[in-house]
Amino acid sequence: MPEGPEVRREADRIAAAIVGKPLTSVEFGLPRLARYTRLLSGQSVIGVETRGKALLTHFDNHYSMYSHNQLYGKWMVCLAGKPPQTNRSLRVGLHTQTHSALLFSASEIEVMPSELVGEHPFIRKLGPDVLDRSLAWRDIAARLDSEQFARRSLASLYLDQGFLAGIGNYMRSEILFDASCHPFSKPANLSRRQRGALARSTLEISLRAYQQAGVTNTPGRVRTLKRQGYPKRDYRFSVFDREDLPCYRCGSRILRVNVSSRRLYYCPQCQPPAAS
DNA sequence: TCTTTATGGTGAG
DNA sequence: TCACCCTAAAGAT
Repeated sequence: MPEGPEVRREADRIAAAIVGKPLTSVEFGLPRLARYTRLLSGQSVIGVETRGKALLTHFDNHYSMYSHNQLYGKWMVCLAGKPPQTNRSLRVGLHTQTHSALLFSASEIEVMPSELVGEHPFIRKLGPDVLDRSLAWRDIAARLDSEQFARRSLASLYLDQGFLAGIGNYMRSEILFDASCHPFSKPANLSRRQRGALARSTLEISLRAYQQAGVTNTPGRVRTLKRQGYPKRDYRFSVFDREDLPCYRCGSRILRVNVSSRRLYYCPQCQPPAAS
């Protein structure tokens, strides 16, 4: 169940385990991919990168594997010969002398020559990756201000991988809360200062999610709320999944709305609509 | 055991 | 905007 930051951490784990080591064997659990087994056996993985929520595994024969976990896929890393106990279906197994990287449950998997990765229909549509170190908040602010995006609602933009790659449904709510933006505001109706703040929140929340396993609120507040007797919840988030609970900032009840059948949470007090 | 939900994405209308 | 696809786990019965 990954957004960009979780996928990036998976990529890090895979890379640490198998990059630079010859593959002693390669397994594909999907019949349509079986033909790549021989092509990749004996090769080494030379890099693992992410583009938004897509993960790319690069082999030293100039082939690459695209995989997308959607909601279900999961990579697991294990010591050679010690596969994890799971009922999930194995889709890809990359085995080296010391470690294996195993992809379970995912169905979006493709192998292609490395130079064609950019042509992949999913990759091609992606905007800048929020975890790309060269992406500055001013770049995001400029994008918010651009003809292409300025007149769409933030709720729509922040799930559009063509606007920014790697943001998903929980980060949408968290970022908009952090920047005090109403989900149905449009960039064109925000002040320059507000667009700047939103751009900075976008980078800040993404980076925090990458570094701290999705923890985006302050632990101190959590204990306080529990002591006050609120129902047991997972308090990783500031607003996401917190319908009817009091806002950490102002105490107002967090609202939940559905936007094209995806949940979105916000504080009506802290995130007032922009004048339009 | 059945039903619902999910941090995702596509394509039809 | 909706129906639908992928699969697993949680919730309801």
